Amino acid sequence: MKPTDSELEILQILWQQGASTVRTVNDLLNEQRKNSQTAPRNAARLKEAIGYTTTLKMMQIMFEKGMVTREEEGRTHLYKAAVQEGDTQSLLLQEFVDNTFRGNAARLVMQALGNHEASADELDEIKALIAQLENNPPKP
Amino acid sequence: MKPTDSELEILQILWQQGASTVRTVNDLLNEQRKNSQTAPRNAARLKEAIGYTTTLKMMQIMFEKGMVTREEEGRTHLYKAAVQEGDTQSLLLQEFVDNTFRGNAARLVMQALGNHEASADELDEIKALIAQLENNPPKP
DNA sequence: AAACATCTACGATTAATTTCGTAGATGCAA
DNA sequence: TTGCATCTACGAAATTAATCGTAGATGTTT
Repeated sequence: MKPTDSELEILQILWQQGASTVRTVNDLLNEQRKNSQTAPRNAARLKEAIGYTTTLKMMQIMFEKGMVTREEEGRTHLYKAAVQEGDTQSLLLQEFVDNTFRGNAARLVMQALGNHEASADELDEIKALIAQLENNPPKP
Repeated sequence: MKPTDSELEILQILWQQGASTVRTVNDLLNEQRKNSQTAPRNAARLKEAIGYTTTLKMMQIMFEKGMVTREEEGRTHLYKAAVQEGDTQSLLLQEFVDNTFRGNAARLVMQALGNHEASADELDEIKALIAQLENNPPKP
């Protein structure tokens, strides 16, 4: 299922950290907000720390949706992502290409390469993928 | 400014059609919804046509935000996009890469190339861009 | 001119998402 | 054992986005 923006923020942490308590997630979330220039959503709210029960509630909702699993660990719960990062990225990417680039993935790629730094190694990887696609075009 | 999903849908129409009345935009919006498989947002709502005053209201809001301009054309208004398609795409792409790919544009490119069809011509274009980036890396 | 269609303006409703306060349970420290 | 810290659960407020209904103005048709 498609995560909301807040849910995605939490999933990112779970993907990076592996199983985590609400406390850990909440701490990291606030850590991020302090540092990041590009506000997640609302620049005005950058200063405000997010409340513990807010994160708790979010994670409970995600649990109900089956987006995360959890297991009792003493008095607390240990949460894990129940969806894979790559799958979620594909899902969101599909939508994003459709909505923002009218389905034109090639234009998105051009724009992404143009706007963002990419190391020589990354460019090599991309070239390799293209070469492979040219030899072995995706089947219908 | 960052458009919402609905605003983006309207902007897409204005970018494609040029100056348009609310009526035109509303008609095209509903045309799209009937045809498109991939629901914009809510699959359940695909059948329901969007009301005229809904589109009107959206476009009035966009006008207040300065996202579109308009001029009287007889009894009605002719609306134009006040933001460029490429600029909006960059803006949204930046956010999307950050939120969904943790800023890793190369991975987004790989995923996009892997999941979506790209013609031989498009692949050539992309290769050309990469070659250019390699010779002429973006300045700091 | 009467009936009807179509526009804009705008308040209000609905819906989705995010945030938080409070209560009750449990652990820990003085 | 009393008091403080920390958890979960859960209802509900706050925020943001999207939708619509109604009113009033102005054309159009018959």
